[in-house]
Amino acid sequence: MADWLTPPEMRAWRAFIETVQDLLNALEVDLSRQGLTVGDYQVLVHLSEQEHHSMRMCDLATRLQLSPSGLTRRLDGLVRTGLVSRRPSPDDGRVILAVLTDDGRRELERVAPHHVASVRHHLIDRVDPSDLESMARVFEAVRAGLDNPLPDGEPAIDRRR
Amino acid sequence: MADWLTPPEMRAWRAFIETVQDLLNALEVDLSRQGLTVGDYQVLVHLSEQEHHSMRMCDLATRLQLSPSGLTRRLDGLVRTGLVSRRPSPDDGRVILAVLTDDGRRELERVAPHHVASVRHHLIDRVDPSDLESMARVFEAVRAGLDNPLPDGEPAIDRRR
DNA sequence: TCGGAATCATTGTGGCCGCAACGTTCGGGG
DNA sequence: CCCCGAACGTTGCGGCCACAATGATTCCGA
Repeated sequence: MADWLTPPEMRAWRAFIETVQDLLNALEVDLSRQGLTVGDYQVLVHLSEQEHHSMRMCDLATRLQLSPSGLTRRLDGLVRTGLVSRRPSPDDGRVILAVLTDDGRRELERVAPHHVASVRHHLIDRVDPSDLESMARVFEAVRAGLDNPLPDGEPAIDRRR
Repeated sequence: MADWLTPPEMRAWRAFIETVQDLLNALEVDLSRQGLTVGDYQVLVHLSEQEHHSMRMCDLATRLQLSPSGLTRRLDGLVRTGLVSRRPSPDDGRVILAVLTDDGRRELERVAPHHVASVRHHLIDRVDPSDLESMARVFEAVRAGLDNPLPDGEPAIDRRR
């Protein structure tokens, strides 16, 4: 447990890994005060950004980094509360479109300012602009490299997606 | 959905929120190849850093950002595989100590290099050192501010801890 | 000294989500 | 035209974890 990373590397890693969960929790708690989970909110956001306020389930699952079954169940909740509806695709009988309802759009517009305030409060406003720029570079670089799965090798269990 | 954050703020926020889950998943997958979850690994790490390779359950739960029940069950698994053992505290009859076993210490020493390599591969080595320093500042600032829960208000549902 | 409040770990319950299996639909080569 | 493989969404199942309730132990003020 001694030689790990250099001290500056260690400092960055520990700050990140010890904080990121708390940060996400704080955003979740703030949003839950508005009656939505972050997961549900993200569905609304992605649908609202689409051409006809709708997306194919499989594309939405990919965008949300969710398994197909996970998305099915997340949508179940949103459909029950009337924020999203399901519609079979006219082009492809296998496909179901998730469609943002008018209620869903209004709910998103109502909640979004609170969420933005939460993001500002917990993250943006606490950080120097130049550090924020660095953070953008960091995570863009990480994202770009996430495909190669570490040259090592071994059995591999699995999980998630 | 238009006015949100300034473009640089938006860029940093999106890079972060769209990447962090994938990054954590990648670390989880790499570690699972070694037969451990990140959660289990963290238990071993924290215990190994303690004086007598042991911690009170309640302190460990706090450090791991886990609910008491969550820790109880996580330890169940580690006890079953013999990496950790439970021992009642001699000082306080309410307290159970989680103790790293010799097997647990050896397992940690075996796995740690893989995990470090994984962290390097997915994060550290992809990032400019000065940006890494910024990242440390960012998350330290976020952590410092996480106590104040956003002045707003409302009912509040709950979850986690 | 004593009794109520606080602390601690565990268990019952339920939510969320990944994986595997399944049925349906589409597409392309024979 | 037909059939087989691929793509898609759903469901059964199980894992992980938060919350609430419970029982044991300790602490503290009257």
